[in-house]
Amino acid sequence: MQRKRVTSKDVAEKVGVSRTTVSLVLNDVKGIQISPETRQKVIDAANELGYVPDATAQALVSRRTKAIGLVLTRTQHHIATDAFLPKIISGLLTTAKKHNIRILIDWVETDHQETVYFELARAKRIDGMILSTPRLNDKALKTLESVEIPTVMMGSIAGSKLPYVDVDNKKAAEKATTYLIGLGHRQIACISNAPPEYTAAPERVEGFQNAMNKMEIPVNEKLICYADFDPESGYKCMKSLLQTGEKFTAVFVASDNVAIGAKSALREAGLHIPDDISLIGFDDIPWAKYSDPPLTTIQLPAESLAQSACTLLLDLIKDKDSERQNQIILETELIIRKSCSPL
Amino acid sequence: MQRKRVTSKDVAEKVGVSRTTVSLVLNDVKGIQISPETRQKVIDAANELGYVPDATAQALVSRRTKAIGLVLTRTQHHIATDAFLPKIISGLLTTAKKHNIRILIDWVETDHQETVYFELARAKRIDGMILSTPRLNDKALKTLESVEIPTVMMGSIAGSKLPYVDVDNKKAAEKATTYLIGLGHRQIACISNAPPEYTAAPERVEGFQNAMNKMEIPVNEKLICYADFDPESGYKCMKSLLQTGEKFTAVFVASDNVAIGAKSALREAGLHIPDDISLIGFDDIPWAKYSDPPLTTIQLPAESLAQSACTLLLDLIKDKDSERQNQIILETELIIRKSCSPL
DNA sequence: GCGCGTTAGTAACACGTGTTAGTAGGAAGG
DNA sequence: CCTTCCTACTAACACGTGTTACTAACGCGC
Repeated sequence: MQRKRVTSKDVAEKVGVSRTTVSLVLNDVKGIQISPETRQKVIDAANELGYVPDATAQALVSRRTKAIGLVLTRTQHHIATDAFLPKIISGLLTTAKKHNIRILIDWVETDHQETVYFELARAKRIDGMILSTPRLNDKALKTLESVEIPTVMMGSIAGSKLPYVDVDNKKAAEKATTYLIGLGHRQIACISNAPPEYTAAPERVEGFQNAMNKMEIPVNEKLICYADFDPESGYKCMKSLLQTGEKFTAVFVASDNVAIGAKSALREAGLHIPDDISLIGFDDIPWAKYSDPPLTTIQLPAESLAQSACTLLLDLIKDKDSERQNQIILETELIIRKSCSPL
Repeated sequence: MQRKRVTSKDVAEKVGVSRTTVSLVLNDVKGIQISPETRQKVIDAANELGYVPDATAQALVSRRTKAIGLVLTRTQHHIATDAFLPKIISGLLTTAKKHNIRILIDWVETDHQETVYFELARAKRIDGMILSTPRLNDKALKTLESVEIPTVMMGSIAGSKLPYVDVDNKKAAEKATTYLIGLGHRQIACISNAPPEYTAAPERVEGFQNAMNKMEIPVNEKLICYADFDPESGYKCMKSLLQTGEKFTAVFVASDNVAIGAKSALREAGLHIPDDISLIGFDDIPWAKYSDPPLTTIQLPAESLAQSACTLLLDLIKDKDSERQNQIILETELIIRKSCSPL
């Protein structure tokens, strides 16, 4: 059953022309003269034999692999519990498919960062890469900037010259907090989405603080807590906030995934949402809409982000040095549901 | 800045030996005679120049791409809302990394199935593929079986000879249902995880029915409803169950993701869990533990499944025709939390 | 000196494609 | 008849690696 591979040579022999002709016809090269009859014969023979060009051979000669890398920079556990990843993959896949590009997914362990970036780039496995939620102290970023592979970050990093796609986290966080303030809340806690060295985390906290400052409400530092992506960390954060004894009537949680855990802690403490405490999230993961009560949150256009990142990267690959918009900022929206009530 | 690619030829020239020697040394080929001094000089030069072998060239000659494909067979929307995908990816990545294998992720649109499988296989982009949640009526499966690419399915399909990794869905569903029955419930509804043509869906419903039959409880067909992977479909299913007017005191939902929506519908109807109605899930996604009340569910070892699938596939690639365990069934566990109470 | 085995390497091919430079044959124009 | 131009191709190289078959040099025993 194990048929031999069909190569362009086989097609050529079947038709009785040279391999070059086959290549020219099948790639529809312009400005070249091949008679219509030969053309058709080649196409028929290719279909008949089930010829599919060898991707690796094409890559070797064209220096394009037609694949891009999605590089995750977090721990295995964080990847497994990331409620956001499916949307990113979905967005990436749709755009990539349109351009007939494949997606290679890789994962950078914290300790081998430089090595992995470097190898991926040098080994020419991919034409470019998308870096998901990079870290601020990522030493390897410098290596990356000096390396010749086109790269787009999902999430911005101050001080890096790499192109990126992001939302205005600061503004979005401000919007959420202002909404809480508008409902009459003054004592507001803040749980970040991640440790401050990750992208987006400090911006969201800063946005929270900005909103407070603008309304001249003092920020209680004790009511700011840094979570670590997953529900469990949200649970712990909320627990510790409650244990401080500080009073607060609303919480801005900078990640729905973290909010899942935070809610659980509130429930254990016997507090009801939104009667005892108002809760606002960030991201709008699928769960948010079906939460009890449905979670008011900032909607992050995850799939659009992924699509933009992909498009930008493909652009970058096509002509590397052209002048273009290298920073793309997408809009967020406040989705008002039922987890916040007036004070 | 754009340095030229470093090839093995460059290394060879720097040391003053042939390219063959470089290849032999760096691949540590046994049974060949190279003096220790030359060996060291080659290694030093390679490091100094930052030589990384070209993956595509290696693939071309070795006929191994060192990449495997994860092929998703669902719609874009279902991929985006799949709470299970991150765990699969995480599991796959850990195992693949150990073997220095990359993961290519692709997505098969319903209408182009045969084409895509075929092209992936023939184009030699990957050495093998993992098929996630395949469909029973997948015509392309036959094409796949006849094609020369090693394939492992996540989820079994009756009538297919392909190797697979799965849990005993029937048994697990039976376990869950029996638990409800043990609590005294007799009128039990069942919401499937997916339409019956998908893997696992019919097995889980059958397991539910088996449990009922064993205890000689009549199964009310009106209380069986087929969801479609996401929370929204769960919401709709529960709505329609409530509208039938049939009485039920417990629900077995064959997917936590679907249960998210189902819970929401119960809430809207003013029913409390577990006082008014008991709810049991399936999968144990991260959310389940933090749900209100924490969801009793069947724990599916997603990461282990992915790891087993990956290991099996790599095995299959290594020696294709050897005799081996081609069906792997992992154990599930009933995680008792607080969403079920005695009648 | 000669045959022989060992050491330390190298030349050359294969993998399957894209692409450039070139060519045989015929028609057209003077 | 000679030159030029066009059509319809093809020969040959390049991409960067792994691998097999071969060789030059050298020491050693007789």
